[in-house]
Amino acid sequence: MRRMKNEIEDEMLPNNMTESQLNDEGNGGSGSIVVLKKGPWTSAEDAILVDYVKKHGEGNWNAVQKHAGLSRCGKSCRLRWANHLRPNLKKGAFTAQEERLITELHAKMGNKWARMSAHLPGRTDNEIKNYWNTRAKRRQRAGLPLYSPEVCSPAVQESHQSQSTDGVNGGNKVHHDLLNSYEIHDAIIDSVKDNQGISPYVPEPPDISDYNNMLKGLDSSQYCNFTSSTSPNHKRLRESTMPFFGSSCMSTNLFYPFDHIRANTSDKIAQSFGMQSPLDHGPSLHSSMCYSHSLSNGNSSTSKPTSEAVKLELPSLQYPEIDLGSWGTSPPLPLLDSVDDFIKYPTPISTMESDCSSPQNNGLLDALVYQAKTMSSSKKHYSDEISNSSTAIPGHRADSSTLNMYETELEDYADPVSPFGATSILNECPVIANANSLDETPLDQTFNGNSENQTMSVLNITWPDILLDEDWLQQDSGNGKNQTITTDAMSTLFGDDLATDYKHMTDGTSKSSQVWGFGSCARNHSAFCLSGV
DNA sequence: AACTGAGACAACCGCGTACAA
DNA sequence: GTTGTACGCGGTTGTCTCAGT
Repeated sequence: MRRMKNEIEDEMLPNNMTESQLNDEGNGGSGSIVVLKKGPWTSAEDAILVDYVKKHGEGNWNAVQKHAGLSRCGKSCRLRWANHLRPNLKKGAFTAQEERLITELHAKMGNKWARMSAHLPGRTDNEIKNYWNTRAKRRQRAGLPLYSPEVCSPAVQESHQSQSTDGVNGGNKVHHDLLNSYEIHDAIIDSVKDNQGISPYVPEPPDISDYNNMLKGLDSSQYCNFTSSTSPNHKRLRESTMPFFGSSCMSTNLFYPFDHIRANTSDKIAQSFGMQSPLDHGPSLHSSMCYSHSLSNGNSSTSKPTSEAVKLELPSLQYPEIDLGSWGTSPPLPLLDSVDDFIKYPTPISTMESDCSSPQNNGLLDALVYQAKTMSSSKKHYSDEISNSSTAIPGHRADSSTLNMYETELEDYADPVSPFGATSILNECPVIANANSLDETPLDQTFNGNSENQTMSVLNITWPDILLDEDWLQQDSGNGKNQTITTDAMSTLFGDDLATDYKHMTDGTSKSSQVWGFGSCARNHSAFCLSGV
């Protein structure tokens, strides 16, 4: 197709000729104004270039323009020859072996495309670069690490060796991507500072101390999966909140209008359910998994830098290498941009696999009911355990400063547009992101708020996808069948009382103040009911 | 059918470096 | 040592295709 267009251009006269473009590689001091063509090469131009190289060999590219009558700058000629015309070029998609090699090489070398191409006969640096960038983008979107663990470890070892031998350059290179992430991050922040109030969604600059900690933590995996983040990630950041929507606000004709919740509920929630920042317990990276929208009113003026700010923007680290601290018993889930992404790019992470392979995850609503009923017994068991110990999670009480930080953190990710707010708090609870199948006993937590009347019931389940489907939830806003089913499910999941409340909320007859939410972290979904707000 | 977003690919641009005059 | 030229490299941008909505 592209070639066809070029053929046409062959016949038409080059409308992409740029007048007065001097060859930036030196025109031999002729001083004459040379009209150099830009844009795609035509087959005629290719033929001229090939013919010239055959006769004169490679090099002296400016001579091509002079002697062969090609209206292209030497630089362009060299590029065209190197990337497309020279013999022994390997065309077509990369083989699996090549892809693996590229990954390994990149782990060792970083963005040294030319050096990498030397290891891949017939492949050009440009080709490799394009491949890698596309791959990185894709994996970033999917929340996958840049390097797979098997590639990471040996590569890092070699990287360490090269550090000691390469001296300054090698050492610097090791953190290239990592540093790059932060540099770009800063750039984003800067750009946002200029537009304060316009984009309240941008994370704050990472705390340098956390950055250092990350480096320490990454000591054995420093090369792993720091995906470079570029400005388009503004968009990505917004998307990244999608998995954590709260259906209580899914359709404004359901419970409260979202603005109402944001204005009246968020502060209460934040103040009532003080959950210590995950950072206080361990690396920020795990906590990054489960942040989502803020319930704040979108007023970010009081935001202050918090170390968790990196979580959405920054890297999904190589899980096996990360000290998870005390925040969960299973590896953290990768940062996902959206449920769609997750579905689109099923992750190899073991926990995910177990989820995906679960027959309960077919998204059928019946499965939910079945699942819920199956779980109800174990839920009871858990409720007993929890009530025996404490109704509040130890360590989840936070002092006011922590709360403020938390609140700020939430504000940082506030999306004034999105109606998905209520699950923020839910997702702040790392513990609930871990149970993932019926084989595991679901976590069922109740958080006590500051007020005696405030409770938060959280249930962690493998939530059928259908409940996360916005369309479906929209349907649910009516009095249709889905609502009944959902209420049934709620009854089983939460008990009759809460389910009744839920039903009242859905049909608008509720007299109590509750916020319902469904949260999703990958396939680990949770539901919560916040009472007494 | 029109629109949109993502992916793949090609080319350009700016910068750094090597080298000769 | 300085300057100009050629070249290589890496980052970025533009274009086209395709799939999904």
